Amino acid sequence: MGTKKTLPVTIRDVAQLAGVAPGTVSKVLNNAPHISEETKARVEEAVRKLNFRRNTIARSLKMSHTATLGLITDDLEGVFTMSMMRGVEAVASAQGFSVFLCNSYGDMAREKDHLQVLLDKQVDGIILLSGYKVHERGAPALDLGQVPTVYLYQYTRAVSASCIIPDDLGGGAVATRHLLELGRRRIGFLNGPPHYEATHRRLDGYRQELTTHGVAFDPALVRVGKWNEASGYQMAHELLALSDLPDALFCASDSLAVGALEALRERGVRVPEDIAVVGFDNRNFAKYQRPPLTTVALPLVEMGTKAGQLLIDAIHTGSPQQAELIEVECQLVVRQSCGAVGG
Amino acid sequence: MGTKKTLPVTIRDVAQLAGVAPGTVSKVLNNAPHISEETKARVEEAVRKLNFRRNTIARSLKMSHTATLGLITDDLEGVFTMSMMRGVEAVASAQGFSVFLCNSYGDMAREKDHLQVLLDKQVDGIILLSGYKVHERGAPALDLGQVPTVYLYQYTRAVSASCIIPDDLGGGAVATRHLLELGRRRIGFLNGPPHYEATHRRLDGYRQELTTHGVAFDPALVRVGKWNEASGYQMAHELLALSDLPDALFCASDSLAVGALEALRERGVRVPEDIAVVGFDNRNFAKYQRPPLTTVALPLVEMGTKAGQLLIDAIHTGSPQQAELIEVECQLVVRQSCGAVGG
DNA sequence: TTGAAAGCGATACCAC
DNA sequence: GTGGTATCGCTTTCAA
Repeated sequence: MGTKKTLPVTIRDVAQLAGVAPGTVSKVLNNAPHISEETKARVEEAVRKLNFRRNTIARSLKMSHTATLGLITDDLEGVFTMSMMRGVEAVASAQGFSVFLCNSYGDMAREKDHLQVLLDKQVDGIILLSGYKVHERGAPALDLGQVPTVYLYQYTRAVSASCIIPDDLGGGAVATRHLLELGRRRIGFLNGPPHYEATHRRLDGYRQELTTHGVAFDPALVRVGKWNEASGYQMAHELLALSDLPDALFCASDSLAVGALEALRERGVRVPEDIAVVGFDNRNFAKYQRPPLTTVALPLVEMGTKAGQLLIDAIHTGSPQQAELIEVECQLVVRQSCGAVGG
Repeated sequence: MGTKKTLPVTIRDVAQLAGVAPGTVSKVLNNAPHISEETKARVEEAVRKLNFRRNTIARSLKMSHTATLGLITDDLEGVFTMSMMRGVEAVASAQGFSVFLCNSYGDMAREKDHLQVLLDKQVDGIILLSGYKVHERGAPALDLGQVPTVYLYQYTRAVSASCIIPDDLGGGAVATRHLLELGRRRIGFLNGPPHYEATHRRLDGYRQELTTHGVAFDPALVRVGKWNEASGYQMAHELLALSDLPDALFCASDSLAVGALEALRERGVRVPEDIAVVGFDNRNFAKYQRPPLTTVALPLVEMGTKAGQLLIDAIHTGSPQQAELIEVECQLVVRQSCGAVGG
């Protein structure tokens, strides 16, 4: 009637039951060559009978790797963070890795602490995920030595690590092209604040595509604000006050687009007949707008999986880190706010 | 000129430098009693000089605990998940624990796999986080043995574990009371779908508070729909079609409230003058509504910290798991949609 | 093809 | 108070 504390079953137990040496069991477990079919079978049966599970800790101690990744994020509040994490988690667990989640709140001291813990825990690799501001990131808050590292949603040149960012320029271009191909020529551009990398690159894509199509860039058509709806609302009204009205609005975020949509509604301009609207980010509310918003999708999950895969590859090859800058394509999501579908 | 692979410095190295035995070093590190000030100082200096860090893996092997928690979540997409995770991460790292992040997608097979990995990695405790549907959860997908477990945002009776849920009933009551105290008597209730626990408990809170204040419950005033804006829009219109109009609308989610607000605007009814509106959840868009939405805050972060703290406490005490059901208070967030502030 | 034994690095018990 | 040493569970080299 006493409490029965189940003692862990070890490789020795298995060896004993199978009548072989512990080392042999280990080899079988690792699918090592030069093992007779017979002993292999005996070992496997013993494993099954005893319900044996290898002690990962002991294994890690001996092998000095842990099948574990560290993920440090800037903000666990950001609307984009979650999807990237989801991508990372997915590849990681599909390939037998676990991932530690750490929140640095954008504070270097905290980042350092977390990094120290991760190093102590002997993670095999580290992902540094953070908001995509305009100033590129510097080195990690702690010297990571040989531990493979990848930067996600930001880039750095301070350190030799792979960096994963969205192809904002391409995204800006594809949206603009869509509008151009639909016959729009005076495309207003509602932009976000200048301290974001995305702001500049989306604008670049817009300008680039304009000149490709032989349309002159008109500075009067671009406005700079915040990322939110209120800002989109206000900037749209500004553009609507122009003597030479735009026939399309490219908004650098979906929130801006929602604000713009409201302003247009207020003014009684029809979307997309009078003015076509396209957003950016593909937030989940985009499809619920009236009309459903055509937008450019930020490939968040894919960026996460890419980061995870790159890291795991680096871990497996063990070769020194490459300093690759990877831009993941931003796909256009066509809905009804530009008149290309159902309109 | 060869690559200098930095060999890890061990406790033996420290011992040697300090001129003491390894065991002594270990004691100093653990602040054990019965150590002379002098050797303590010598050891500490050696530690500093060599920049020694204890090997956590070896330590875990010996001590059979890892200062690590596992967090398995249902959906890494849910709007509420993130905040709870933030809470968990915060307490955990503040108390020296790291947390493994696992996504089960609500799939028991995946949950089982993750649980197995977590057990293999010898986490000290596990948090099961998932959507708060009406059917209580069963046991974990795998027998967790003695590993402390807490259920977050759901409850179970299948297993002896602490469960953390929001006090939806209290939340329903506090919102209703607020309306009642503001003099409203015909309070419409826009509810979510019946397969959520929250749906029932918020309604219960509403009814309970009504009777407390001697106001008769009128079934004609309650509507059941989905959680989203469209549903709120439609249900509000239904209530507006009543001959005996409501003077307030209690919406079981902020999204419902947003839809309701739109319907009211369409009908030209003034908020809060004609009809007061209160939401539930305190989503971040609530404060940007016009008028800013009074709502009941879901204490997500707090629930996360509570879960983490409870788990860590259970780990430290080592006593058998309690089967406590903890309801975390939902606070009323007063803004302007009820006329209590600035109106 | 298999067995024996030496560690990985830290801890804790038992002597002194 | 402090030093020696067995041990946690697994892997791997070296002999046989």
